[in-house]
Amino acid sequence: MQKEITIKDIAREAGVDVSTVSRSLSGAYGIKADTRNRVLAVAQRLNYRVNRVARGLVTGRSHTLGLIISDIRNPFFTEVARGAEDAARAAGCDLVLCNSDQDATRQMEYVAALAGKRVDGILMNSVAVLDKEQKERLEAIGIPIVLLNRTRGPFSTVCADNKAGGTLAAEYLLKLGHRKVAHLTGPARHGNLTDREKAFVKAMPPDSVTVLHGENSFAGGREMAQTVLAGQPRRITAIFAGNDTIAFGVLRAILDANLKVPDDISLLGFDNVELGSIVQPPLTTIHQPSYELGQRAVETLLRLGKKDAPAENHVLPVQLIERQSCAPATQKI
Amino acid sequence: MQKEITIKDIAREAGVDVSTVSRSLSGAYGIKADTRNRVLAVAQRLNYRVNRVARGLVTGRSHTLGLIISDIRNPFFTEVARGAEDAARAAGCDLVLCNSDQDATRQMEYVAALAGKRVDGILMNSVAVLDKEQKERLEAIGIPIVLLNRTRGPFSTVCADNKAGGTLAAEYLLKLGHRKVAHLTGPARHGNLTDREKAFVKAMPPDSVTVLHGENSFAGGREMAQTVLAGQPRRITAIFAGNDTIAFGVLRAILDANLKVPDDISLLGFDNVELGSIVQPPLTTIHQPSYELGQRAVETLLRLGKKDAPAENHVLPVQLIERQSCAPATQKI
DNA sequence: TCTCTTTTTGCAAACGCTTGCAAACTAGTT
DNA sequence: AACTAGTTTGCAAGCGTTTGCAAAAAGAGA
Repeated sequence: MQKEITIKDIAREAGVDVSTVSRSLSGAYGIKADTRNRVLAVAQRLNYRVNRVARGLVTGRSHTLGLIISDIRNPFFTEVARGAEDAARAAGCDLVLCNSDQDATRQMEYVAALAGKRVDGILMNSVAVLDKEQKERLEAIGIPIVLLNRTRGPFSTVCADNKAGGTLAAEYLLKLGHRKVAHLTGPARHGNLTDREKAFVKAMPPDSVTVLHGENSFAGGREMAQTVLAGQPRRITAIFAGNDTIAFGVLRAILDANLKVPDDISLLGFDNVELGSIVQPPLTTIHQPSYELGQRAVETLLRLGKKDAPAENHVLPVQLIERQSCAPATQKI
Repeated sequence: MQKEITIKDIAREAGVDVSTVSRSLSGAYGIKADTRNRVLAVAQRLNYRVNRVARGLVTGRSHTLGLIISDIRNPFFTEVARGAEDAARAAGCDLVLCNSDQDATRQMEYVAALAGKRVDGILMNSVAVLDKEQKERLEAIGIPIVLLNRTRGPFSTVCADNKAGGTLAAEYLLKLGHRKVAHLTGPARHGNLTDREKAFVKAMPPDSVTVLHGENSFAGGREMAQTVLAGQPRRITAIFAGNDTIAFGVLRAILDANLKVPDDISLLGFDNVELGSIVQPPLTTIHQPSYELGQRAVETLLRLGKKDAPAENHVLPVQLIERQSCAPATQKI
C-alpha cells in the first residue's frame, strides 16, 4: 500500500493552504478561478482522490445507506434492492447489502454494524414486527430508518397496497365465476401475507374460501397444493396463492397431478416476479411495484435525513396482470 | 441528530484517559481487568457504539468490500452476491452493491467511488476485458481487486471452468446420440460464453454444430430459437444454450412452435439457476458454483489485503445436472 | 526499606479532511 | 489618499479513533 496522496500534498505542490485546496475541490464559493484551476490541475496530475472516510468523519455524513432484507435471492427483494441501489446512486450514495435470513438477532447485529459505520440511513424489511425493546433501540440509535412492507408504526414505512391486492384478487376470481376457491399462503401473522389474506377472504362470499397456511416457499406451495388436491372435501375451481413463489409450487403440484391450468383449475399469484411470464402457462398475478418500493424507500430515507423531517407512510398501488393461468369457472360439479 | 457518545465521554465518566478506554474496548493487552470492566460498564450504560469511520481513518481499514456486477437481477449474480455477502460477513466486512448495467463508464465510476471510500477490496465482474488504460488505473488505485469470470490477466481471478463445461455439454449430447445441434449463445467475444462455445464446438464432430450469436437474454434466446426453428437448413435434434436465461427463451420458442422438449428437441442449459428446476420440463444444465464463486472471491480478496500477497487464479469445477430436458436423439430424418 | 522489573496508565501525535474566523488583499467611493 | 466593502486566502481547531512512547504504579527480590 503506497502512500496515499492527500490534500496536503496538493497544497504543498500548489503553494497554497490545505483549506484552499479543500475549498477548490469542493467548488466552494470564494476561491479565485485562477487559484482553483491551479489546484485542480495539481490534483489531477497527482491523481488525487478524496478520502471519503476522512471527510465523513468531519461532515458526519457517510453517503452510505444500509439495506437489510431477509435474502437477496428472493426475487422480490432483488428487485427492491435494484430500485434502492438506483435511487441511492442517483443521490450519490452507496448501498450496503445485508441478508438477515429471517434471523432477528442477525438483523439487529446488522443494524448495529450499520450504525457503527454511521450510515446515513437504514432500509429494512424487518423479520418480524418489532417488539418494544427493538423499537427503542432503533430510536436510540438515531439513524433515519424506513421499514419495508409495513404500514403502521412509529417509523416511516413503504409498502404495497396488499389489502387492495387481496380485494382485487377476490373480485377477479368472482368475475370469472369462481365460488369455491383455496387461498394457499405462508405462516399466519406474516404482515404482508396476512393483509392479503384478510382482504381476500373479506371480499369473497362467506364460506367460499378455504385458507391453508404453510411454508412461504416453492416447496410450501407444492405441499399445500398437494393436500388441497388430495383430500378434496369440496371441489375447488381456483387457487389464490399468497405470492408467486408459492404459486410456482402450486403449479408444479397441479401439473404433477396431471391437471391443467387453467382448464381444470385456475391459479392466481401475487408479486409479479419475472419468472411468472416465463413459466407455462404464464401466471396471472397481482403486480407489486417492487422496484419502486426500493426507490421510494431510499427517497424517503434521504428526506428523513434532513432536519426535523416527519415520518412518512407510503402505500404503493398494486395492479392485476392478466396472463393465462386463470379461466372462467366451469361447473364440473 | 443528538450528540454522539464518544470514548471521551466514557473516559470522563470512568475517570481514565481515552487511550485506556480505547484499549479496554478493543481488548488490548496491558489493561487491568478491574479497569477494563469499569470502562466496559460505563460504555454499556452510556450505550456507546464505536465510530467505525473514525477508526477507519486511523487504521486505514474500512472493513468494507465493493461488489461490482452488471445487474443483481441476473440470478447468477444474485447467487454470487449472496456467497460474497456471507463470506464478507464471516470476515466482519460489509459489502456494497454496485450495478454497472454493462456500462464501462459506470463501472469505472464505481471503482472510483469505492476507492474514495477506501474499501478494503473490490470484487468485479468487468463489463468487458480491461484495456490497458483501465488496467493501469486499477493498479494505480492500489486496492486489492479480484475479477469474476476471468481467468487470465495481471489481477486475481475467480472463474468457473467454462471450458470444461463446454466439453461436458458436448460429451453429454454426443452420448445421447445428437449429431445435429445448435448452440445459441450471446454476443461473440464475451469471455465466459466464448470459452463455453469454443470448447463445445471443439468437442463436437466437425460440422455437427451451428452456432448462433444473439442477445444474452430471455428475448435473445427466444429469437435465436425462432430463427433456428423457422428456417431449417438442417434438422436439429438438440440445442445447447449459452446459459439458462437464453435456454428459457429457447424453451418458450419451442413450446410456442408446438414442439415438445425433450421429445422433439433436447435442450441443455448452463449455469443452473434455481428457476431451471421449476420450469417445465425441468432443465438439464451445467451447474456453475455461483455461490462459491462469490465466496471464494472475497476470501481471495481478503488474502490479497495482507502484505505482499501474490495474485491468485481460481477455477471452480462445473457439473452436469441431469433433469428432463434432454433425451436420446431420434432419427426423424 | 530500597532497588529493579513488569504492568498499567496517560500524553500527545497522528489519520485526512472541513470550516469558522480573522488576516490580507482588491476594488470601489469619496 | 483614505476609507469602506467586498473577495480571497490562511490559521487552527476540530471530527473520534488508535498507538508509540514515556510516566506512574505495583510487585518482587534483597
